[in-house]
Amino acid sequence: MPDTALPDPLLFGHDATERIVAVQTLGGAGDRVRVYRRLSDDTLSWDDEPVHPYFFLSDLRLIEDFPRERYRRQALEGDGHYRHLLAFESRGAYWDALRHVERAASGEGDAAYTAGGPEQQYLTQTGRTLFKGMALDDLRRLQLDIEVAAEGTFPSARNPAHAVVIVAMSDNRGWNRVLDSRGRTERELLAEMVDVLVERDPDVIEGHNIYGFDLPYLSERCRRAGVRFAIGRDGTEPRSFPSAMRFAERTSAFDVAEIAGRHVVDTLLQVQAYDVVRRDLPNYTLKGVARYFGFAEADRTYVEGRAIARTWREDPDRLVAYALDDVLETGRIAKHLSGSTFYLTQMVPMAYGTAVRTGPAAKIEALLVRGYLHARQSLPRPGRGGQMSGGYTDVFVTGVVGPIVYADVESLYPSIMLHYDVRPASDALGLFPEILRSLTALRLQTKADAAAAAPAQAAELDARQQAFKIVINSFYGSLGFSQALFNDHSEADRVARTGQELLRGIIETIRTAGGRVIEVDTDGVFFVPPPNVAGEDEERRFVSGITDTLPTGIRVGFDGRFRSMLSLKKKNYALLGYDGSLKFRGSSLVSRSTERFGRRFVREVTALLLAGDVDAVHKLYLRQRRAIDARQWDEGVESFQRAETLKSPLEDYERDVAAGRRARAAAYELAKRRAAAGGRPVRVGERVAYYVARGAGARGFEAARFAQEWDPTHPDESTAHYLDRLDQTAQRFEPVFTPADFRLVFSEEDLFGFDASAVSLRVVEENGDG
DNA sequence: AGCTGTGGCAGGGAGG
DNA sequence: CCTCCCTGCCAC
Repeated sequence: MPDTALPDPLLFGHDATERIVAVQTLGGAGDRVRVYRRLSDDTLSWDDEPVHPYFFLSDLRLIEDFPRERYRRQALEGDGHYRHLLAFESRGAYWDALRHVERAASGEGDAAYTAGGPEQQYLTQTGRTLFKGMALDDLRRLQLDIEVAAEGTFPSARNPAHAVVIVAMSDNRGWNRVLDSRGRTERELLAEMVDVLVERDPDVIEGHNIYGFDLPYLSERCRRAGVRFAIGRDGTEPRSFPSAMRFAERTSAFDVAEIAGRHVVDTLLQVQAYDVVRRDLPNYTLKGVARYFGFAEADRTYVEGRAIARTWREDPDRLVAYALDDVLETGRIAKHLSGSTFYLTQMVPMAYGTAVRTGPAAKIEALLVRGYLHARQSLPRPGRGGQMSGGYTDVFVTGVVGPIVYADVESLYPSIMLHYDVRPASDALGLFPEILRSLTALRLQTKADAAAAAPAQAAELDARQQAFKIVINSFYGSLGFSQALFNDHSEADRVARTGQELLRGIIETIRTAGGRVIEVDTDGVFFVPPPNVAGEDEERRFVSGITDTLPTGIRVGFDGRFRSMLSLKKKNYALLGYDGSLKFRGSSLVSRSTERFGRRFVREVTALLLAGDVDAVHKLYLRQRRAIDARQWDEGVESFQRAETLKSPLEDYERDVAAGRRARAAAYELAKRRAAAGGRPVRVGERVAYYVARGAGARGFEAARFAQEWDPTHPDESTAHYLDRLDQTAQRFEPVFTPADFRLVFSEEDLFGFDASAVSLRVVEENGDG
């Protein structure tokens, strides 16, 4: 009988002393893998271990004639290896296998089938996760960066004139090395690079945009120079395939490179993932990110991209120093951002490099698939349909109000899933709630451990705790994800609707007690506490009293108190803390698509409104108008450029425009222009910075110019356009004034002198539309 | 060999 | 002018 008694799905199959750093495919046939372990003296050992393929029991309605019993018998009577149908984690291989079984069931062809990568089978069937009992720096992490002397154009693998001139490497043990092409051929340089890489034998290779540039470029140059780019642990060359990663609303496409026996980590992906939450990185370049985190040395060497070729001719040592600084910074960024992903690989059957470049839904699925294969249980196919409901959002009061308390339900969706017995209908083994429960318990334990630990240990424990949190919070999303094997849209709906009901209940409780609810969003409530609740202690007591009115397992936490709040619209507000600090939320206050001068204007107006200084708002508005008129920009073109991310390929854009499905847009038109002029093509996921110039066409996209083209000695930006933009930006504060007052504050008409005392801030009770 | 979800605001082109 | 519709960005 199949083994259905499941041990802890998070931990089964593990050996606490395991220090596996890599699992590598042997040959192409693939029923053996080589398992590398790093020993305590920092050397490597390896063993070759067999992969036992798994048999699939299909209960899919689609395959009604599938002779399940026959296959089951054969499996049990076999030599202990299931030879008839192999199932793998990859969805593509899974569909292939299903089609294959269907054909076999109808008498066409052989039931034997192989697909997928042995590493994945191996990790899944044994339940192993990598790096058990290890810390990030137990691995040998090498950083790689190359410099190419490209004259006037962007380096391209297709251009034979663009040779590699420098290969810089460093590692986390303090070693570093810069190879360059002085006095020898590129071929010799590349050959030495391969030798050094193989000799250093890193477990992990890190680089910034290493998927997008360094690896494919080196690969192509090696091919041209006749050097085998054999940097795999088994002497193979990297293999590559197209992939994509979603960062909130953005999707980045790139070519993955896999190196046998090693993990590739692209810090560009880590940086983008980080920015989904923080959203305040200036840009995603190595230099920008390093400065943002404070990893850039004060005396670091900088060389502009366009000056690299010239620097290489005139002062090569300077370029060498620059390249070395690049890899040192890459190492610091990688270490800083890798923690939680690294610890994820101790709970998810996934290689480190894979975990870095996949989203949380893939990780949850890996946990479930491991449990199902372990139990010899078939996997479901994704359910069809869509999710209908989401969080409840409303605004009840606009204007400046205070004092404010923020209360939110702790882990709303995970709590609902745990306490309302939510699970996908297809989860016959009940692993979904079991894994969620284990992860939650482990996270709470880890959090408690972190709080009690010494600082050095606490950082590591906190990274672990973050890793748990990321996965836990993604369970809900994966329920509603149309491509997830274990999805269930009606259960996702039930979670969202339950959340809405709980939130409405909390609003009612606060109102009944005499509180005034300002704004709510999904799991949190901003409110003015009842008159009899004064001071932090009483506020905390009031909030914990709310928990008592809620079902068991749903807890409301006290998550902040503020002197006042500027409430504008749903999901758009600002908070003034008791320490004078300001927080801004919402696209009308913080959007990066607003020009920098406008963003600053919004922030300053907000601060003044929270301070009640209407006179200063008016003066600020007048000052800003004059500055635009006089083209006085603090930071040159960066003050008024707009940056927009390209989300679709130019061909798709052009096709949709031709079909009338979308309108022309400045960012795409500029990208097209550059491509036509032979410049570096703009890839999906990249940002295009532009400004609006004077004259030149009525429509915005006709008047747009690349920000780099702006010349401070001959400024040609349209001041009329930017004055309009200022007024549009001011429009965001319209809810705070009567229409007449708004016109007084945000206009130049002070014929009779502006009298701030005649203007008052307006507080409006909205009906709430929910 | 691939991608968590819904709700909401701002901006711009296109057409009345 | 206005409305409609699409895209990008943001909150949670």
